[in-house]
Amino acid sequence: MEKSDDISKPRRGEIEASQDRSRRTREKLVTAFGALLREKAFEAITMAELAERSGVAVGTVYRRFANKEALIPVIFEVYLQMLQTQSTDNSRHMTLEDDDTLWDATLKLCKAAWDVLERDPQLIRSAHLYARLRPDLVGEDWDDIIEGSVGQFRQLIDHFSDEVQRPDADGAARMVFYLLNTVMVEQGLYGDAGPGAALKVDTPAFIEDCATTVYGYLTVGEA
Amino acid sequence: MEKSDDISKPRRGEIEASQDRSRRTREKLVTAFGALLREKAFEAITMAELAERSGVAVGTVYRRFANKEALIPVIFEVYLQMLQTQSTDNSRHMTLEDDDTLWDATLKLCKAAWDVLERDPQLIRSAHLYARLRPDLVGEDWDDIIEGSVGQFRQLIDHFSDEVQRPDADGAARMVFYLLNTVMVEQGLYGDAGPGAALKVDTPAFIEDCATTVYGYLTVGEA
Amino acid sequence: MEKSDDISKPRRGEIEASQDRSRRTREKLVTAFGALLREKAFEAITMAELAERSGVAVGTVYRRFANKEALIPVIFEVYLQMLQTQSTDNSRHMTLEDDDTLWDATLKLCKAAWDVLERDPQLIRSAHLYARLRPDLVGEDWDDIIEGSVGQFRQLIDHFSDEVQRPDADGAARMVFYLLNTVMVEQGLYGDAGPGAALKVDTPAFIEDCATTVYGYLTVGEA
Amino acid sequence: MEKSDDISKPRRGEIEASQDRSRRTREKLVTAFGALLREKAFEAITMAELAERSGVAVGTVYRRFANKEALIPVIFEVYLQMLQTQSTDNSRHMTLEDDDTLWDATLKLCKAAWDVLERDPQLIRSAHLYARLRPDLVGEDWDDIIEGSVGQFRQLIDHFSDEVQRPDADGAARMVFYLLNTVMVEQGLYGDAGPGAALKVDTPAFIEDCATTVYGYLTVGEA
DNA sequence: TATGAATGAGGTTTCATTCAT
DNA sequence: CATGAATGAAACCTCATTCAT
Repeated sequence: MEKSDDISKPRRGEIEASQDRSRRTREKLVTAFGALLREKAFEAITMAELAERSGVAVGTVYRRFANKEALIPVIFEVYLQMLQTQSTDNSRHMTLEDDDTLWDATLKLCKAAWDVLERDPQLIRSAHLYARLRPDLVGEDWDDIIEGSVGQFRQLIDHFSDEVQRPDADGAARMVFYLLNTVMVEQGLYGDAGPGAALKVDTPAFIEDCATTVYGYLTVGEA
Repeated sequence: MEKSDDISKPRRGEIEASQDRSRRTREKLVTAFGALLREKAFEAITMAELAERSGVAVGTVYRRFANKEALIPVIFEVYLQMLQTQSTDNSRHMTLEDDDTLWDATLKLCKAAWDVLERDPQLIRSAHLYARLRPDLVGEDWDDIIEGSVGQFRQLIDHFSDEVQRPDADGAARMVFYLLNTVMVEQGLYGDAGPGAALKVDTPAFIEDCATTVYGYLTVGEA
Repeated sequence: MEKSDDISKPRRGEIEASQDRSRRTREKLVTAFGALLREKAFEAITMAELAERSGVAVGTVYRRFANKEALIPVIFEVYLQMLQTQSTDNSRHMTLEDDDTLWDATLKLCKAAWDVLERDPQLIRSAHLYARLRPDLVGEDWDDIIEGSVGQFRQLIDHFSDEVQRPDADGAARMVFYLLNTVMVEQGLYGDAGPGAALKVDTPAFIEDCATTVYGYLTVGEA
Repeated sequence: MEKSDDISKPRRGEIEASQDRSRRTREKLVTAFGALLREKAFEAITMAELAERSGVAVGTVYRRFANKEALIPVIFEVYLQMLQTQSTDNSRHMTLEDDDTLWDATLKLCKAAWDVLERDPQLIRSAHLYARLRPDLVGEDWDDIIEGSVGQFRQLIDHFSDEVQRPDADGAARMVFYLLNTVMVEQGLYGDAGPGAALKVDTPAFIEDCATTVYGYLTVGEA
């Protein structure tokens, strides 16, 4: 794969890094930024903080990123990196056994999604928030994230095409992605706050309910 | 309905309004605040702005609300008001006909929910955001909102109890509330931004997909 | 005694109280103000606080006292009241026995002074502070306080005139008053803070040192 | 003298000044602050005023001092500086002649102390006030001031040990420091205001009375 | 006359951004 | 180029004082 997510790829609002030294600076910045994103919300991260954490001067940050806004695309870059690392680690979880049913597979999927969520909630929160707040700044990483996941769901659906009732397989895969990325993320990030306050179940039951939802969506016939 | 949510009910962090004059001031403040909430995010509203919009001095705002935080509960007050106004207006939508099936009812429900969402997305956004960010400040309005909705879903489930496969009716009603308040709100507030970018369908199709999801969740049998 | 320190005597910046009702209001205000002065510094007392504590409205405070400054003279009024109450209570302490020496009397004096100080340090602090900060506002109460005390010391000096070496009895009495009101008040109010940090003695030893100072001042001959 | 109290030594609550430029800024700030302290009370000095007077922006003040509180230790820094400058200037005053008696020395001491007081009353007032109000913030400068002075008095006492009646030389030196720093400072700062109103003597007579007090304290025998 | 709501100047503090070194 | 000191607009909040009821 030639996906260009090498850490020094410049984004919108970024200043091109011509020299070797500046490439290293960018790496330092992105690494420190990623660490900070796991600790606190993007709004709460100050430029001075980022500079200090990166071991560079404030002015140097501005040499790479024209302003704070230019860091928003990097949120998604960091998010994508994390997903890729995790998906490598978790590939065993996701491997379907020969005798797995659609239900088994759906449940595995939901469990895996939950694991990811539990790992870096703050980061995911910022990514989800700024994907909504500044959709103009998401960059192509977000698309990559989506299409990667949708592809997975598509495989699942194709594999169990006889059980699945939805006529449009691609559309169904997209809806499943959407469902998990709203329903589960919501609970993973905010738990009992927000609409989650309505729920009176523990985590395993919630995950099963999510699986039921997805399974139901896929298998229910025309009403 | 005799619920005492008239506009002048004082909340946490508020200063009691004993006189008529100050009650009128509170109304001015809440009204202006509601208008601002429909225009911009809570964080972006400054105390000076609220004062000016209300036609009072800054100090007057602080006479009613101890600090900016004390305004957060008012977000939910405004939200609840809006929901009540809408539910009165929309009651015809929601009336079930005698020959309605579970599917028909579910679809009606989703359509009604969507209508609400389209009306005041910014307000709902702030409510959902601060219900997550500051769950300690939501007050009882948020509970009222939840329990009111859950009750509606419960009625639906009970009415079609022969079709519904979920053993725990109350739990199922809560999950349906949760589903709609994440899946639909997400799309209603952010549309193609965020996970919604995965979706490639128009609004009516999306609403139908939501209905399918809920319907599937309720009717699918043990896997 | 016809000293006019009846509680409703109007001072500079005050509004004359013509009616009975307003005289009662003044009493309420002065009482509440006295209580507050024992709790916190004058600067930290807000007009709203004084109003609430007095059980009247803010506007009513301004009907009696033109502004916050007009309350400063009342500090001394309260102080004087306190001294008079205490001196009545403590008269036994101060009674000289027939066989008392100058040293005995001096020590008794210092002990009594310390007792007063320990009772209402905050009030005394405000009185001393504002006597310095706003000497224009002290009124005649402060003079009364001084002359009353100086008189006491004068009696002492006259009684032991054979032991006392200072030629000017009145001047010496004034110096003794001054000594105690700086040396002891300092330690009574601030203890180890300020210059008191230099001292490494306990309270009884400090009181004795004060007595030694006064006694030394009175009895030392020409150098 | 090699004491490291050059103007750029950083104190509690301060941000370290690493560069030359920022050291110069700190000097500007401390100088302007010192000037302001001689003009008005610390409470009355606003951050904006300090910034303007220093010729820097408000933010710059906050870059050196985390908040207004962090300036309190600087009061004592300025005070100590002043004392050191003065003590250099006044060293001739203080030099004891061979044939000086204890009385002569005491009088010289009191005169020198008075000179200092007359120079910068406002500054000394702030120092004395905040040493009492915020003893937690005085820093070590205040201790230096005290121990330096106590040492001087100790020398005096030791030099005339045959005349001095106090058994504990160190304790006596501390009491003398305390006496002068209450009795004289009071008169120097507030003059006829406060307890000073009792005094009816001119300055030379007052100084002599102070000397008498100290001399009496040191030389009076057991009562 | 009493009330207490309303006023608004003024103070402290934060932080993205600029720019001299 | 990198540095980090300096900038200053803008936000929050307080409280003595005024004034409509």
